Amino acid sequence: MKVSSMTQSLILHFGEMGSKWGLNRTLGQMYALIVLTESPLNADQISECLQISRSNVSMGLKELKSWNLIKLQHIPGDRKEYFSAPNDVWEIARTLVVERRKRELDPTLSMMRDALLQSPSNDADRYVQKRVQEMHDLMEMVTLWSNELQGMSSEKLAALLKLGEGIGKLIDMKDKLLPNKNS
Amino acid sequence: MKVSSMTQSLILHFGEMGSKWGLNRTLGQMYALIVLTESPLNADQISECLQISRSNVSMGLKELKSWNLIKLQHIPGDRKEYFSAPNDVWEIARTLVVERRKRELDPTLSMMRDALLQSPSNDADRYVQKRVQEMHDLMEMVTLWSNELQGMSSEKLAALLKLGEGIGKLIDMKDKLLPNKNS
DNA sequence: TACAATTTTCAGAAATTACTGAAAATTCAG
DNA sequence: CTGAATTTTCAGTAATTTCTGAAAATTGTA
Repeated sequence: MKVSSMTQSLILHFGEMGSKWGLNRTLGQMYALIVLTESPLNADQISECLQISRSNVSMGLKELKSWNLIKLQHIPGDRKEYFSAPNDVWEIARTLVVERRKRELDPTLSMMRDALLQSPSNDADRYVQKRVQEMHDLMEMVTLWSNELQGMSSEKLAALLKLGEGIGKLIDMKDKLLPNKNS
Repeated sequence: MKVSSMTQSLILHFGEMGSKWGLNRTLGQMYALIVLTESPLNADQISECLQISRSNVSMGLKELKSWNLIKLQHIPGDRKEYFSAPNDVWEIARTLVVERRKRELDPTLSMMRDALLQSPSNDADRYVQKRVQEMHDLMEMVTLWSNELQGMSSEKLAALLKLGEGIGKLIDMKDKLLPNKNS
């Protein structure tokens, strides 16, 4: 497993970025390598190419599996496990959004719901609950959206994103066409 | 500075979440405290309430400033600096999205553009560029959206999010009403 | 301008997170 | 069933990140 210098620098960059995203450096590198390689890779190839221990690769793959970011494949006559990324980058993006939502939003949402069930005993707590309520409502809407995206085809998702600056106008339009949908 | 046990547990939770978001534990706690407290706070109050060193607070505030998440205020007759969060949670969310985009997407976008300018010298590199192109286009659209959100009023943003499951239908509708806008 | 109050910086310490090698567990062909 | 190939686990170590106290810098007032 040898990669071109262009690929090499992309992998290193995604490594650095990996830590900014919920992953970590190694995970970022591993996934970059898998996404940018057409044929499925086995753990030894990844280990050799990224210069990291076999056991580290094993842990990384476990993590990527838990994110649903890789597909396991078997090659006839070879006992090793091979991994590849989805062909459709939209699918990858969709998965990332959903998984990050699970990790970053859901726990907070339920913690906030708990806090809202309590009876505030003074003004400070009343203020806290007011703010928590606002954050809760906002996050709940984001969650709804993420569910919506999850069930959306790549084509539709692309259409939605292509809307770009048109989105503001579309909302106005909708208000005229369906003025009684929201309170 | 003493906070209720409800507030306390919310602060601790946001601390844990802080590390999942781009921040870190202390930053999460600090921001939770500021957001959940109605009156502006000074560094000493934050330091005392969260039991962290004054210098750590200073660094945290610096970071929060760089994220545009806090507002500096002065109280007449007091030389200390006081900090508060925006009243509008939508504004906070908008800022978070924009700042994360700056940190998480923009550097990758420019790195990808560089890679796309090179001439592929073999099939492997051609495949890499194909994938990079797809990711680039996707990320660019997300960037466009984030710019769109940045300029959107909280009301409009709320309307957009409330669309929720209606969004799919709205896209279909738009295709019928304006069939010649996209290729 | 002088000085006390306040904030910031930064080198080293503490805490956390990531990585490794060795050993255990699993898998599967014969 | 056996045993070689492969993957996983995990305790210890290495690397990174975060935090602190002391000192420096800045600020604002008299």
